[in-house]
Amino acid sequence: MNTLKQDVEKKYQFAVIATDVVIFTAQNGKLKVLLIEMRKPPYTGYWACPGGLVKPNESVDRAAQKHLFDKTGVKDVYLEQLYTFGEIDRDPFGRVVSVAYYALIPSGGIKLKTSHEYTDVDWFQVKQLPPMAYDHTEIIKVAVKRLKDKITYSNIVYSLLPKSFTLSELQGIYELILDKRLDKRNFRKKILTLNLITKTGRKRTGEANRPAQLYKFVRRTPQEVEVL
Amino acid sequence: MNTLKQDVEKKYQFAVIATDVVIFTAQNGKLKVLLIEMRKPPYTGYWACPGGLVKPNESVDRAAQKHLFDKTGVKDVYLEQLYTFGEIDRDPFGRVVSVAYYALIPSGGIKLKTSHEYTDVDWFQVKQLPPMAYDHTEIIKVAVKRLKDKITYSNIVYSLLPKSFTLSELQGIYELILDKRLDKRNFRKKILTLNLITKTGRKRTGEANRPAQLYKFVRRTPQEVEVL
DNA sequence: TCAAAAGTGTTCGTGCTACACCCATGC
DNA sequence: GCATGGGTGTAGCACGAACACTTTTGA
Repeated sequence: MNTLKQDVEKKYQFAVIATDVVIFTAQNGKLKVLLIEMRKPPYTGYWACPGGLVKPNESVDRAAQKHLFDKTGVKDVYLEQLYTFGEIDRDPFGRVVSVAYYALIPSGGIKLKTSHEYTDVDWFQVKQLPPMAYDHTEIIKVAVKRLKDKITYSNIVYSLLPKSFTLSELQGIYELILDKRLDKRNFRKKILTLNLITKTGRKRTGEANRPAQLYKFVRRTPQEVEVL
Repeated sequence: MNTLKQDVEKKYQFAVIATDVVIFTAQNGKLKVLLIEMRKPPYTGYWACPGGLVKPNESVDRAAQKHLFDKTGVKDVYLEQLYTFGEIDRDPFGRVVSVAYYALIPSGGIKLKTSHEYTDVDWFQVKQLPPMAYDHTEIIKVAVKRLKDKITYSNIVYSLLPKSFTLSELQGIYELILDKRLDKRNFRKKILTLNLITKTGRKRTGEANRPAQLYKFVRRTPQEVEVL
């Protein structure tokens, strides 16, 4: 009896599976993504989301985690499968189907690593992307839409924030992702009724204004809750 | 310079891409999925969602459409990518990553085709699945969850209904997918304010009760709307 | 004392929920 | 005439939206 592999080798050429990870962070009041600059033609000088081929002995999820970790050094952050891009001509090198993910990481404490495989790594505002390789502009667009939807019915913004934060910082995250202003009093009222966060008891001092209460998330694990 | 294909052949074994389609319909007040009975070991007698390998010259979307059409003869129905299942050991034949889709088709007028590749095709209640091959129980579970979510913020139920239908039939679809009873007056009030459907002017006669107004969807194309 | 952000309540309108009876038809 | 589903309105309540001033600190 033939194995599937033998069947396939006879009948078909193969298609390769890759993952690409859209890595989001919130920095200086902007929503940003991590991109790497490509070395090889035809995309020399173009930028792309971190990613690469999935090896035969690793799951697709695992491959995405690995690419995230390799570029940022972070793990245990929110990472969700986004969509699979399977057009025939999306990669000029061959038939590559990409399973896209997106991740949310807190800003700060991240040391970007470069390597011989690419020329540079940097953060870019979602609204000001450089020339992009492959269909990665599309992938980021889909990721932004998913992120907007998701933060309105889950607690996943915890993954963009440090352990403790002020209510204004939290509101700022919502505002920059949703790309609109929110009413301060209504926001605070709503978010506090959900019991997703609690006071740490400490305050943020040292700024030229009234010190703000610091809050923390009760659970730093994903859960579905109607937020806004 | 090496092509990606050559690189991969040297460095890796390949992984194969397949699609599986969860085909939903509403029949006799039940939510059902179309399954095929498998012929080959080790899954002889087990059932699976229609699907198969993606060929090198077809997009993943196209492959899903094709599997849907081959089993049901329908096209132009709602078909959405669901999730990609990429665990290493999900397929005993080899490394197969499956891009799962789900489709919504109206009941009635569908002739199920069998073939030499499998022994039988049939509809099963989502709540009473037979022994399933691969991870297809999981795939269906994910599909049901997505479907529940999606009908509350889109008009896609149009794809489960015939051209014209009564408000009670429409309500019935929501009830069986959401798996709960809805209030008749509130449902009608809400659905009519959305302007997704209009009266056809005709009525359903010939039944032992007052004839019901027939309605139709204004647009039979997917759109996001807050329904319930 | 001034600038800058923190913190705090009330009013209004909209929309969801709960609920019961008459109507038109086929048998 | 009876059984069966079709069709209709209202009242209470909860929640979201709009809106402005006082407080606390650092410079």
